[in-house]
Amino acid sequence: MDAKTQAKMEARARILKALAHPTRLFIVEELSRGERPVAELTSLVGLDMSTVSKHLSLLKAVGLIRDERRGVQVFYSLATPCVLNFFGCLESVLEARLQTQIELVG
Amino acid sequence: MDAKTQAKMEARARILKALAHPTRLFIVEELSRGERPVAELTSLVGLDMSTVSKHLSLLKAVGLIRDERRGVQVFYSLATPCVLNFFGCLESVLEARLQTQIELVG
DNA sequence: TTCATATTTGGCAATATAGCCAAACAATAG
DNA sequence: CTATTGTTTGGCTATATTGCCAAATATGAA
Repeated sequence: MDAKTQAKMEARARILKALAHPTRLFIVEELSRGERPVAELTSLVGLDMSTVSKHLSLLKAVGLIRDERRGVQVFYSLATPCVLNFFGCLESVLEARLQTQIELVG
Repeated sequence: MDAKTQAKMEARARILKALAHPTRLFIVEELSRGERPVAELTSLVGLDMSTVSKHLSLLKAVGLIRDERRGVQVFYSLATPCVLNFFGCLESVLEARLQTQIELVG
């Protein structure tokens, strides 16, 4: 793999990696319904706010979400909604794998 | 996040995690052009064959690729080509982020 | 069987990640 | 100013991941 391709793959991987965590996927899906302040996301997620804040920073760093402070709160929202299209494909991967496993048993 | 949602997000994250590595992204893109034996992928990637083999195992474990032994070689191919649709979105995330950075400078 | 080739697996070292707690920081109210 | 609320950052530990090398396994040829 040449250096240029390597750089391109690393850039893509960075975004996918940001997405590749249960909590962050949940946050993205939640944000697909509209912007949310950190406190609300924290209560939905059910982890320490510092943990949620770090997940949000990571998603923001790669450009998947945006933040906007209004008064004392920081509202996060989806910056690139096209990632929502991933979910359908992920489900079909899961279904296909399930199907394969059924065939192995049957 | 309730247990069921957690499980769903974990399942999705497992697939995305498998994809979220420069080498594995490269492999997936290479396989989009057709099946390839491990040795060929290894020479394209430029890492130890054992390393490439482990990447392939991981991709296969989550159902993204398939393997088929023919004689002494094992050919890998894409099981769920819909993941190729991710790349366009990833590029747009990268472009949007670049645009934001330009705005911050200008 | 033995040999050669293709691939996978085991084991290890280096690095990265996720979570919590505590402390710092930001904005507004009083 | 201080106090309060909302959020982020620092630091730490536990766990996971990636890569290499060496060894094991699998298939086909002789």
